[in-house]
Amino acid sequence: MKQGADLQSFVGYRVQRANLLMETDARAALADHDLSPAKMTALILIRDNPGCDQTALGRALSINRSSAMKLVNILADKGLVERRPGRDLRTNALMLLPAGTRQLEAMLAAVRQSDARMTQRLSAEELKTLHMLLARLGPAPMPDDEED
Amino acid sequence: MKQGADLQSFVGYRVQRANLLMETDARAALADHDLSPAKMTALILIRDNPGCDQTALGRALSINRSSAMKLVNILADKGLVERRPGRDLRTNALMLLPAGTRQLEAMLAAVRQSDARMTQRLSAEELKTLHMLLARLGPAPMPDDEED
DNA sequence: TATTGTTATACTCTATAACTATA
DNA sequence: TATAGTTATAGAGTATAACAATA
Repeated sequence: MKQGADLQSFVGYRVQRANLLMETDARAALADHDLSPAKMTALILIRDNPGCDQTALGRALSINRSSAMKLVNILADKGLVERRPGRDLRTNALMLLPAGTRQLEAMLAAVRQSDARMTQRLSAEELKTLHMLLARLGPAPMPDDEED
Repeated sequence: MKQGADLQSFVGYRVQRANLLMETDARAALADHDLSPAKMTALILIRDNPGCDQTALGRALSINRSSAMKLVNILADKGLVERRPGRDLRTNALMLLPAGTRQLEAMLAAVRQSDARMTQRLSAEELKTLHMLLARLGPAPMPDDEED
């Protein structure tokens, strides 16, 4: 199947193919744990931001609060995460439970192995360059861009 | 929201974020055309491989033949693509119709603009490096790896 | 036996819109 | 008025399992 110059000329296309490659392998590495790479990311974010609320978690994952809620439901149903009373009566404070810590550690080991295998043809120097170039993607900041 | 070293250490995570960034912008650029980036890719593949069958198209897109069929249904319903008799009585030969050619050209213009904007902070040299590094992702080839 | 297209069905992920209870 | 969580519903995208026709 020919993939003409048109397709290959898009950086977005190449990034998409690279993502599919990486995610497929990570997903296979996590198969035993019955959680997707995105759900592992959620566990990491909750661990590193204990007491965060669902909306903030969703923002970090680029999903809305309704989707974030479904995600937290799944993690809570599995006994990995807990909803505690938050900073006011509207918000939950999300906490990683001991079972979540244990499972996350096993998942991290598996995904680190996957990530290492998929990047083994790149030197440490090249990986640094790749990170730098990926971080530079996105529209140029406007002169009067403001943070929220 | 803190994103600890664990998360940033995964190349897969960085590639996923980059892909989300690029795809979201491309999708917005295509909003007028009512087709996703993946469907535009399908149109390009059919244009550049006239007479290909659905299974081959699916392989190129990394989806199975049932999913490829749904995709072709959508493109055919819109009058962009045609199923002609194929090389034997089992297979279709997919062809881009004139309306498909016209729409694809408009979509390419829009996505080229999006891609250029999202990569404007990288020099031509850096883009070449990025392509090279992305292409190097994946497991190391086994000594006795064979093509199919 | 293997392959292509097809159909029916189901699952994952995400979104929107509306509601509630707070703030 | 605005925000957090929630609920119901819907859509996109993909997969599996089976079947018919053909190779």
